[in-house]
Amino acid sequence: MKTTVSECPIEEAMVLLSGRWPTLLLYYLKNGTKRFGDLQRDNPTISHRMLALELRKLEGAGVVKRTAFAGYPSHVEYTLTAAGQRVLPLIDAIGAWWIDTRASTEA
Amino acid sequence: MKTTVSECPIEEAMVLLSGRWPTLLLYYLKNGTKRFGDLQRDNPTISHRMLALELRKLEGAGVVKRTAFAGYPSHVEYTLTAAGQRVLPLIDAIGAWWIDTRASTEA
DNA sequence: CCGTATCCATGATGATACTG
DNA sequence: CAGTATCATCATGGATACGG
Repeated sequence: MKTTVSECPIEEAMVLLSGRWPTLLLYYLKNGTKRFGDLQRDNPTISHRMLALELRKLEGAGVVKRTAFAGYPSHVEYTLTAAGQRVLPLIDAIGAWWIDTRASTEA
Repeated sequence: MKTTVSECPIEEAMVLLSGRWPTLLLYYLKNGTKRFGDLQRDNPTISHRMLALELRKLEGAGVVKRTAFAGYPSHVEYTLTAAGQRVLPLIDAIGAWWIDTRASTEA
């Protein structure tokens, strides 16, 4: 029955960042503004549909900012918000932890 | 076609910790050893099957340690490894970030 | 008590096509 | 170019039952 509603900030944050794309997209946005098509080229394996969905999710969470420009063909830019920039080092820390863990666990 | 194989430590770590249960389980193990049945009671909404799968995943990643005791009925204990303990503060940081972000994004 | 296999319902995702 | 809707497919996860 889906249970849902976590109320736990950790769970909410992990759900937001879970999956293959969110962290990747944040990283591609790290160095500045990107257009929808740029992100599509940067992530050749994400589908057009999923890219749109993930971006909307991140936008809704206040992690990325979406700016649409009038005109035709249309032109939309995505950029990290302050919150988005603040989370990058935290994700890096997780990555560093894993490198360390993986090394000592030994494969 | 699933694409798969990340090679990126961040992606690997996020995949490991993604979803509803991994972080929750780590937290229930925070204060010491727990038996399978304990974790089941702590997480009434996780299915028997998923609990077993998630624990095996975490065990395989070297984040939790599994200890089986001989005898019948069987008796198994789970505890955090050093790596598991090291990741908790990082997850906390993500949680704190989200509390902050959620507050300023305003709902 | 713990673990796994099976079966089945549901959700997630890619492909495609259409609109502004 | 960016976004959305529709459809088909596949993976995920719950329920259940059985085995050690």
